[in-house]
Amino acid sequence: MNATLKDVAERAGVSRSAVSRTFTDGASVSEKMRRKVEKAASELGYSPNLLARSLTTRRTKMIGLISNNFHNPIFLTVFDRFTDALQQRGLRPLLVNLSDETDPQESVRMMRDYSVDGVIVASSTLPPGFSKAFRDHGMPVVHTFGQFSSAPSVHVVGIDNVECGRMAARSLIARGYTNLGFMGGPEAATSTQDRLAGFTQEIENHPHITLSISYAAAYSFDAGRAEMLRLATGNMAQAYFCGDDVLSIGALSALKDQGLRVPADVGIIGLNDMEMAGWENINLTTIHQPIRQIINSSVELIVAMLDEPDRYPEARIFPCEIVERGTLGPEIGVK
Amino acid sequence: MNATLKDVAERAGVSRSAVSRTFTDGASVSEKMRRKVEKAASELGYSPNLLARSLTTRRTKMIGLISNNFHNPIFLTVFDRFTDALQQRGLRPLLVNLSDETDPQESVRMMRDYSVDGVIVASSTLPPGFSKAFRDHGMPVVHTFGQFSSAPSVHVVGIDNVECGRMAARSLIARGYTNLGFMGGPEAATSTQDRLAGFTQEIENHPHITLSISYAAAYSFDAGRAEMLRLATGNMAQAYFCGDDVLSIGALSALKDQGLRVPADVGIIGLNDMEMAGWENINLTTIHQPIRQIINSSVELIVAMLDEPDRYPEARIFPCEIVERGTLGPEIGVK
DNA sequence: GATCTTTTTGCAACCGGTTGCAAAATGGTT
DNA sequence: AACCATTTTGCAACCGGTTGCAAAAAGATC
Repeated sequence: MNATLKDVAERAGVSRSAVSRTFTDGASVSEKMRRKVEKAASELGYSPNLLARSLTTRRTKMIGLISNNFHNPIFLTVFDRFTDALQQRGLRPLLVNLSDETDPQESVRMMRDYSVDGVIVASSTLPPGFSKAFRDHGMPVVHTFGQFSSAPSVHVVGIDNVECGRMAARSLIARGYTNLGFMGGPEAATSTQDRLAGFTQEIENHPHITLSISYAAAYSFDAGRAEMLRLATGNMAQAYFCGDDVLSIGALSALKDQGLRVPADVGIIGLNDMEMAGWENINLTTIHQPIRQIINSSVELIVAMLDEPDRYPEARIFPCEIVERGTLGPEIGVK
Repeated sequence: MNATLKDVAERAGVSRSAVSRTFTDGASVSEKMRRKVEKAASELGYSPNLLARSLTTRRTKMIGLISNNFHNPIFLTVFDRFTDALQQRGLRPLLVNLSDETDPQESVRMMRDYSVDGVIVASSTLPPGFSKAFRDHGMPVVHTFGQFSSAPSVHVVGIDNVECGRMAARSLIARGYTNLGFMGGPEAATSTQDRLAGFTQEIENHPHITLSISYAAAYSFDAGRAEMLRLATGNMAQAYFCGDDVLSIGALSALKDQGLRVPADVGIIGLNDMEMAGWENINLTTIHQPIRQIINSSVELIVAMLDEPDRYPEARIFPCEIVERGTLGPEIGVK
């Protein structure tokens, strides 16, 4: 149906190689030949079949984009940026929705079957071993939002979740809260574990501060709301560090339901600074994560690996900062 | 690097065809042969290269998923369902982010370059001509959330936006509002035009009802908020039909900012019934669109077209219904 | 114009698979 | 055991491209 190389060659009265060279950058073709071929090609509406080409070039220009966070609105932004950044570099994302799957084997096979040039794992919950599986099968891989480690087994781009935990604790303590709560995402998520670790670490420096710990079942509004409703039936902390903005927003909804005022009765600090956190009817104090930079950096990294597959793994960590809005009391003794 | 057909054939001591047949459903291979081949294959970790296969079978099992709504949270749900439904059928979505592009040519070329088996256009703003371009190039296409027409040029799955407009008008009128506002999405979007058409149509049956019309620049929170802030500087309507939930939520935020109470001072009705609309701090009265069914139906349709490319175009329209929450006054005279 | 160098072109093999066809193997009958 | 029908297998061509190599063409030099 579509015109092929051969059709163009016949029409232009030249060899197939000549046509191929016309459509390959950096190949040797005379101006005259190029014009002849391009004329025939445009008459036939020809453009080369990338998949056939990929057989010999070993480049499909497809990047596997693997995620399991299809319920957290921040990931719409993530997909937007990723697709956009990839497209600008002539790459196409092949999307994989992992849902609750945590075994990489099937995804690895899928990516191999399609000969993707590289894989981006966009998830803050999957362990490093997940992304490593791709590397073990010879695929370039970048784990975006992955667990920071000083000896990463694959490229990691994201934030230092442990430091964010500390930052949240410091901030709450500075505001005079003495009775703190941690409401994490799924307990098994690396981001939950790291944020808790930092949070706890900082609190241990302050013997008078108490800490209670709980987990939401997922990084979703419903899970955050459900967990906070449960907490509200018992003794509550004065302020909670929630694992993520969408959990925080769920928690806010639960608190409102229970007739508790924020920040007067309970303080909340989130993490991410998703667009919604700034909406007037939410106005969440949170830790800003520089999503855009993280994603650009991830794409640059995967692109670099296309030319240098054995590039030594690195961790690219971006600093976060607290965004003051309306869900925490003021700092005490400042100024 | 990866094992190929030839490697497996050599190891098993059989012909390449035999190996190929072992991995092709419905091909004729003896049990003995199959076992021999499968043993060699698993020893080598072989699985067939789908792209090479696609060259002869003309099936890549890739579906182009094209959208331009990367700022409306409902589309995260849309992507979730689409990827999931496609994966369950052994298909993979190749994602295209259109951003503000409205010319199909580049997307068409892209999809041809990758030889996708079919294309799903998921957008309520793109005109029918956009999706038709794919059909004109011989690709199966389904336009999800596309413009309903009684003589569709491509398969359309979605809702009847005109009827939704009427429904919104009827509902507002039944509640005794006489001074109505339409705050649409982008003026050029087919969904905006259709919703307005229905809204106007119904109002024209009621001479005492007045209507004012305005448009937000995009289907996004920010655009909805900005437009409502603008409206609040002039004479306001008693109740607004907003083009979409996310616009409505933006509008709610603007109203709150202006010290206006909802529904006491201004009524709002949205469209979509996204998850967020049910959150306690939003609690939006809206028109429910059966997203899940629409997407399942879209996927079924594209799958059917793989076997029957010239299937006669049809429009599959799903009914919507009003979900009563807290942003409109009660109906008047109803019991 | 002859000779040498450089550029352009085509041939043919290859990338990793599938498939029509005919030959070989198998199985069933008598 | 001979014959025939059926199933299984391998050969070779093909899918739509790329590319190393050598031949042909073009350009440079004298």
